[in-house]
This record gives sequence, C-alpha cells and structure tokens, in this order.
Amino acid sequence: MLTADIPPNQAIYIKNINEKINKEELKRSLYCLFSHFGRILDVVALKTPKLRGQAWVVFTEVTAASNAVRQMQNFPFYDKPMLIQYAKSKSDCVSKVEGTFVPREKKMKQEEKVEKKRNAEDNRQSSMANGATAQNGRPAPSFQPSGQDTTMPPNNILFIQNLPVETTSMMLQLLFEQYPGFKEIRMIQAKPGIAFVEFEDDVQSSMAMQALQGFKITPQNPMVVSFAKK
DNA sequence: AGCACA
Repeated sequence: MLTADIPPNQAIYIKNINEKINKEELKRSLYCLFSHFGRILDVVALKTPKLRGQAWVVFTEVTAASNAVRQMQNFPFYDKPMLIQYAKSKSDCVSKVEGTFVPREKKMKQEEKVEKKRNAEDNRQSSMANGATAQNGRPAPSFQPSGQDTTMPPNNILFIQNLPVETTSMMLQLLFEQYPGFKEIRMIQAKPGIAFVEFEDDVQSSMAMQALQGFKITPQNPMVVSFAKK
C-alpha cells in the first residue's frame, strides 16, 4: 500500500527511529517533540524485535496528526530521519475514550462490537456508562500564545514571550541552562518582554520548551515558549 | 522493513 493511501488518523506511526534509545527516554522525547502540534493522548513504543525502531503518537485531533506528518517528515531525530505516516488502525486509548474499547484477547469485528456494547448497556443499564475515563498525559496549558503560530516547525532557537519587563538575561540563563544543549540567551533592549534562547539542536530546545512552558517569573507572567521563526 | 496498545 502506498503510504499516501493510508487514511488520516489521529495517531501517527513513526519508523526509522534510532533503536539504541531506551524506551522511556524515547517516549519522553517524542512527547516533547510533538506536543506543540496539539494535545497528546498517548505515546506507544515497544522494544520487541518486531516493533523496535517504531512508535505511535496519538493526538486528540486528526488535524494535529496531519500537521505532524507534514512538518516532522524526515526530522533528524537521534541522528536518523523520522519517517511518519498515519497509523493504520485506531488506538486503544481512543477507543477507551469513546467507550468502545474491547480487550485484545477476544477482539471481535466492528459490527459485533457495537452489538455487544448495546447489549451491555441494555442489560446492566448504566453500570458501565462511562468506564472510559480520559487519562491524558497532562492538562493543556491554560493560556494561548497570542500572535505566534504554535505549530511552527521545530527550531533549535526558542522564542519567549510574556516575560515581565524587568527580566534579565541572567535570570533566563538560570532557568534554561538546566536543560542539556543550552547555548545562550539573547534579549533585545528595544523589545522588552521577549527573548531568544538558543540550544544545540531542536530536540533539546523542545525539551526545554516543554519543561518551561508557562513558567511564571511573576504570577502575572506565565512565559509563552515557541520555536523561533527560521 | 517492520502498524500496537501487557
């Protein structure tokens, strides 16, 4: 099947991933790298012989997945270009949210599944009405970066907004230098409230973005972090 | 290359 023939899916399938990266780190990196495209429901990576070097990132919206497929295609991730397609099937975490999840052992066909669900609802009324509790990674940030496109393609340079005017580059350095790959802070005297922070590469800048997104230097100033324009 | 959810 041509990869272009796979219908859009809110989950993306990534292959050609460096197999040396340990599973937990890989999941964290993928989460960081993709979280700015939209809310992520789940990241799946297995190290079994059949499944190593591949991963799934499940978004709440297919539009987020579409942007990720396009913008992150061939992104150099741990030295290997990632190859991204839509996933071929619906993710379990999505079925769980929809309440149509059927455990793997006795997985049945679509029609039977619907039938089964009807019966269950009829029989025990509402006893399992919402057995599907959404278990998302973490809440979405409560602010919306204004005037800046949050789906900007990754960049090793971060753009910081909504800083208190009294922020100094030393203060920002203390915050950002905790993250690997930090290089430097750049502020522009004529433009208070913003800064640029440079990292070695896009993966590392993404990590710092994820970690410090919304960080408050003062209670009124949750910082808004995005990738700088190229 | 390889499409899962332990």
